Amino acid sequence: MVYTYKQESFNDAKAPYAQIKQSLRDDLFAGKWLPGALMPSEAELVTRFSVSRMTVNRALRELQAEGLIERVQGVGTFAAHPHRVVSTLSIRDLHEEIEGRGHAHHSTVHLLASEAVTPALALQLGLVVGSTVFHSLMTHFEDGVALQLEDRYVNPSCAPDYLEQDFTRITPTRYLLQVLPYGEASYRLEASNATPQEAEFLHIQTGAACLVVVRRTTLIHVQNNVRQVEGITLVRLLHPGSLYSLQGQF
Amino acid sequence: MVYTYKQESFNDAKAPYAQIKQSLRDDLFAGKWLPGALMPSEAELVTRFSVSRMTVNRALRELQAEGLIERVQGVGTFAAHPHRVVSTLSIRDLHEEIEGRGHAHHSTVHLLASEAVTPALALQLGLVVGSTVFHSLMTHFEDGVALQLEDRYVNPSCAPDYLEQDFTRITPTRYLLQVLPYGEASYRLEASNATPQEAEFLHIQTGAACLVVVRRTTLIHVQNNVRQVEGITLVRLLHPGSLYSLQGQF
DNA sequence: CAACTATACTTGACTAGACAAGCCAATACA
DNA sequence: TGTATTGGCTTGTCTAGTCAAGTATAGTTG
Repeated sequence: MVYTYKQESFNDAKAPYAQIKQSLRDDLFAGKWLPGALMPSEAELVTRFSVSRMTVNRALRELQAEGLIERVQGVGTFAAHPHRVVSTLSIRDLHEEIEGRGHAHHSTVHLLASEAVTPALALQLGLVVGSTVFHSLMTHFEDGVALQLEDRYVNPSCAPDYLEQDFTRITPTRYLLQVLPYGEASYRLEASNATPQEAEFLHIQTGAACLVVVRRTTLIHVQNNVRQVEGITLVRLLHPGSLYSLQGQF
Repeated sequence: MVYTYKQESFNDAKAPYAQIKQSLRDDLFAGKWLPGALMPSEAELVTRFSVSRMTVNRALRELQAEGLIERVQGVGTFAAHPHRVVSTLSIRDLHEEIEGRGHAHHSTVHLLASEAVTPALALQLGLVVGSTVFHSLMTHFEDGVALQLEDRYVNPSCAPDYLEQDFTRITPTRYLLQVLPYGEASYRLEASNATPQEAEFLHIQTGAACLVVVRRTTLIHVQNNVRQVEGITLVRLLHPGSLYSLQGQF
């Protein structure tokens, strides 16, 4: 069969698989199938939309990836239970984010040195007790207003030149992304009251509520078909609650 | 060609498309292609793995969806710039979350009534100024410890029976999910100091740092092939910073 | 030299058919 | 009656080919 969907009504027609996705999504949002209800089989959709099974299959597979439907081999396709909602939260490099808003970014470095690791830190970064870590502490400003206090520990074996960098010109986040190819990260979001020292660095009042992001990044490298995990960096990002907020949607 | 991958070495062999994905992912993590570098074309991978183009295409399409590679029609496939990292943050129904931890959940309702909308609220929920909204205020406890203060406004036309519910038995989140099929939500995370009233409801000290999630949920219903958006609920969730944290990874 | 054109290579999408495997119910058999 | 077996449904995956469309480059023409 010749496929000429590009010409349908000038130029704005979507691909068949996308149309099928949209149609099913609309029906789901309209409540046509309540959570857990059996939806049409691939064969039914093939005849309804007059496409091949591969096209229907792609639409269903992507809806499954989006969490809108659940599929069971040998049984059928079901409307998903929307209980466990998963959203996407994008965390960008702060410099990029501020410049993207059209504002000026600058930072001051309070500390950049190597230290002896504490036992807890050694565990997080996969180091032996008694070795050293790199430690940096700096404040990031947006248009002259203190926005973030970045307290970071770095595994020296991952970035041996870390201490030689000028972090008023390139953020640690960006530098580490340049030096290391890919990593995995886990984060924790919490709120805490600013200590006197933190308040001084951020030019806020002691006890002011702060949004804290604690992030641990690990490097994955493949050796003999085995994926090795190594701790790269542990960072604590402190933001004044009155200025900073994370947004997203799902 | 007959495909017999299921029998390869007993029973643990993955499907070819998954093997290709894993192989490329390993190479990316190992730094074989730095961000922005040109990766092999589909045709090359077809000959390298001895599979059809559809199989290679599926592997690449899924890697693209995962944000590991970028593809440009007519040009090629490239290793992604890992700058804009997108993570998944799962926000579940609090009752489910607490029970899932094996703890007991209970809640007390402070307020459940209809009120006149403020102009700001009318804008958020798509109501006319002068109409009424449902307003509920309640505290959720985990093993007797106050964990969340839930301050919620609900569009009466979406859930007319909202005021008749017993929210000590079913959480508003769960009730709204049951009544309404699917919705979209946007959220904002921030930190703020507890006001005297909030502190009383959460049994914490005035001024203690709190993690705040403000979430707006909208209902989507399809009418004449047009997706209409209607505000359902606006909720402000306040958590003691010392007790509650959001976790995730990417 | 600049502008156009043909070509080769890339990804994007689809088809028609195939086999595998999971599940369930109806049927046949002991 | 209880237990296998079988057939028909479902989804999961792959193949070998097709056409469409975007991009870059080399070659041609004015």
